[in-house]
Amino acid sequence: MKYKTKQKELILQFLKENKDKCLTVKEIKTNFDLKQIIIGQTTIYRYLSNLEEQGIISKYINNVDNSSSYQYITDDCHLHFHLKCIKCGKIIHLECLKLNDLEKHIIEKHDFKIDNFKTVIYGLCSKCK
Amino acid sequence: MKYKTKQKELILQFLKENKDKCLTVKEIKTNFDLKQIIIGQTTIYRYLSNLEEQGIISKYINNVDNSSSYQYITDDCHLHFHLKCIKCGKIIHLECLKLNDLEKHIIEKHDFKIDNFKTVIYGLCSKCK
DNA sequence: CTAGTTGCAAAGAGTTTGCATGGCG
DNA sequence: CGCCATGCAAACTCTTTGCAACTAG
Repeated sequence: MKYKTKQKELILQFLKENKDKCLTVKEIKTNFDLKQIIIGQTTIYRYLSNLEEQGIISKYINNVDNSSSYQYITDDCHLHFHLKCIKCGKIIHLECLKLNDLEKHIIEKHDFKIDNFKTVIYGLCSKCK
Repeated sequence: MKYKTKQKELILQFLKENKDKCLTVKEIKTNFDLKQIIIGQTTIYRYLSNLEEQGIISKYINNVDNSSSYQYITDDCHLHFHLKCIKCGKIIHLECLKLNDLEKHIIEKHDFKIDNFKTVIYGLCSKCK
């Protein structure tokens, strides 16, 4: 990834504009299709993998259909966990000291380093319960 | 699923014998192939979905290749979370009062009911750190 | 000009569906 | 004997790979 191209610029910009959402490759593709901007899905997959390796975005696995979602990482994301509702798919960014406690506890007592980006806590949100 | 068949019996038995493991469809299929017992993968998929709906087994998503694993649910599984190492794929069953605290806290303060079966905490295990 | 990047098409992998055959009750 | 379950093959979806054309530097 040595060259700067229009496609990469556009994809990154779109991810930044949707920091609060987890986007699938399909959603990203459709966004550009509608604007009549041609970006091959191959390019999207390749660039997203690259961004993930660089630690710029985070990849999530969707428990419903085994597809993947990607999300731009903001600094404050480092401090929180993600809750995802099994029913409606809503993602809740939870900032809570309890979770930092848990993280500390698990690394100290169980010798396991939690990855906040990969980890998604599944369950039912207030509406779907 | 009204009839009792040999295939169902064999699949369930195999899951029970491997309560401590998360099994993929491939692993289940291969197990029977080696024993020269013919069970179509379709049957395995269908029966596993059915068992999951009944709450007898739990389905996990593998972050590496987007495939699924299935595991027989034992009573004590209700009391713990699963940690999964991103590198080596090892699954650790963590029974810890801290987690029960967390569960209680999240439902009381954040109105979110955690699903212990679906939730997998990703990170690095002691060996891979 | 040179080498990295793109986009199409095709290949792969995991999963689901359609349908004729087979087996439970 | 009727209806459900099975297993094969084909369809489907998501993702990756091969390759010729394109383009940034």
